[in-house]
Amino acid sequence: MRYSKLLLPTTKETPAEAEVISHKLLLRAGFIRKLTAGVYTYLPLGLRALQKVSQIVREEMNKAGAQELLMPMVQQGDLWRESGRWQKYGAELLRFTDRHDRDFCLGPTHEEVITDLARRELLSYRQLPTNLYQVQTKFRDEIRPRFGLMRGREFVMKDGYSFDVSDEAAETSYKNMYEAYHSIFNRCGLKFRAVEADTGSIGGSFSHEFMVLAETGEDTLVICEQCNYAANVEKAAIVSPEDNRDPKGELFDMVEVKTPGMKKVERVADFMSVVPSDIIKTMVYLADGEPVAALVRGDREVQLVKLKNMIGADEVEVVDDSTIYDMTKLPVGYLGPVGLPLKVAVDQEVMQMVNCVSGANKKGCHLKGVNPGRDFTPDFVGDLRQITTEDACPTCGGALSLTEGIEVGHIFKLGTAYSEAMNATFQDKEGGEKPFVMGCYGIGVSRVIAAAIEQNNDKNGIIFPLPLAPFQVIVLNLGLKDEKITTAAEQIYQELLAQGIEVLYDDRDERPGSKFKDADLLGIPFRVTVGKVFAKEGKVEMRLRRTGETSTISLKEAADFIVQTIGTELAVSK
RNA sequence: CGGGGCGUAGCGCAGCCUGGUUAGCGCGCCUGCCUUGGGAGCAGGAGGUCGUAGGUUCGAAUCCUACCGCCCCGACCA
Repeated sequence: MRYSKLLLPTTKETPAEAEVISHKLLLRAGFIRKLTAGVYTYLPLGLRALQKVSQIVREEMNKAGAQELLMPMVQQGDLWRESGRWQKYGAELLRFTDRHDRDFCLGPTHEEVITDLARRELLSYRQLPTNLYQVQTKFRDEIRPRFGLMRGREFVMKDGYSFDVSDEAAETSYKNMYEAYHSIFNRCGLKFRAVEADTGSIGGSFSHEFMVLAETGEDTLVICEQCNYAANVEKAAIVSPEDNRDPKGELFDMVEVKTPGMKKVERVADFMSVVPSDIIKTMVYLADGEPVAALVRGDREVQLVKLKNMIGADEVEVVDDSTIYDMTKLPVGYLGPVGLPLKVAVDQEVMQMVNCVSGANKKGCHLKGVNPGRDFTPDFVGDLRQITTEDACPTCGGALSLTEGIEVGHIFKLGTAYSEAMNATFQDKEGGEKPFVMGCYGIGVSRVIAAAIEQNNDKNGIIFPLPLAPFQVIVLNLGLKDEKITTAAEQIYQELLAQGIEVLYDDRDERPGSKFKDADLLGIPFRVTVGKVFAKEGKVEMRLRRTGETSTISLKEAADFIVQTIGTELAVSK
């Protein structure tokens, strides 16, 4: 491709709207332009990068035995009523009506459509297992789209679905995808981890997320430093602490203490001459619109996803103190479990606390000598708090570390949730009707690009891993008016093209500085410069974007080196 | 949706507080000259409903009200 003919609007300055590095660079390098919040146009280079990722995804999915199809983006509300998600999915589902006033939505995911297809077309156990996928634009009306391609409302996703005869067979399909996802992200040249994850609104029995490790990640992961345990903190199980209460220990009577103006755990602890871990922290959230209390030790944090799962809510939200007060008339800041007129979910650790301190549900007052079990009875008890690096690995007891990650893939074992709800069955060997055992498998194709950039950049711009680079080589012609230089540049451009290399030929009438800056910004792995060195010595300069390593070699050597290196590097990643 | 911020040329910003001529600057764009190894220089030029609608005023980018859009923090998620 000739740069002079390409719509590739790079900028020196960063648009004010961008916050994270991938968003800034995608805009500056002319990959994307925003249409409206969370909705982007892919310019030619952005599209090329997108196609690179899709291609790898397709190859690996096909290799794993999955078949590509393409489903509709527009789906009727009735289908979503069958699965129960028309009510459950919430405002993220963009709904609208057609001219007959019938309900429709834009597909945020395709369990309903694929299950409908399966019940029509997969009639016999002989057709199973079947694994179907598509690469398609999805729309989710995110509460807050942000960070460019990282969390758009419209985004490109690979979604795949497996159908099996039994739980065991479904697990085989799941493992197959688990392996395929490893191959995909390895081939993309990304540093990633598969972690145990919460199943969220898709539902199902267990799942793994594939996380690209990057500081700007929106998720936090716990990783065991000894075994291979890794999990999202939303999911990471905390080992139930040993009960080391002294059975003969004295239980004090509850006493009310005046603590005016002391709402924070630390203030109360100081005042009462105790430590935060002697205090029961009482937090109130709205679970499906109803206030619910969550209790953790004063030095712990509530993990909202765990709370949601524990109480079986569809949605748990954090609300401000005044909203809670308006709903409950309770003195926020002085809340405690004793006599609290709300459903109470309690972290397992709290149940072992002895003679502790909590709010008194009375403004300016706390209680001491509170004993769980004696003084209050919880509605739910379990693992409720956020894991920390002080906790032990749930599988081996080893030390844990925390790291940030970007979720680029998520696989779920769905079981029969959708097939039962939608009456999707097949005939088994014995002639009986059985529901499909399903799995679903997503990859944020457009997000992979953002994640790759978050992980691969420097102060000059993007550093694409070779498999994702929109062009593999950029040839700079620094002597447009010099016939010898131009002939040589054209020659190597044509030579590389002939060898099947993806080359961007910078034939613009720009000064050398601009061409160098743009080449770096775009992140193209190989740069070949034809300029004054060629005029003098008949040699070109070759530079690797990632290392900055530079060599001066002949035209022929440059072409051979590039062809060979690209060939072996891509072969290795496969 | 709650909290915060911003909307002035394609992009980045100043001007607004304290209302008063033709609304500025840098980048980019166009023309010419010049220059050619890390985003050059000179000269000339095009480009603006100051987010929208009301209001206050002799007079509004500037003050007031409402609305719209965008960005950041939170819940959500590929």
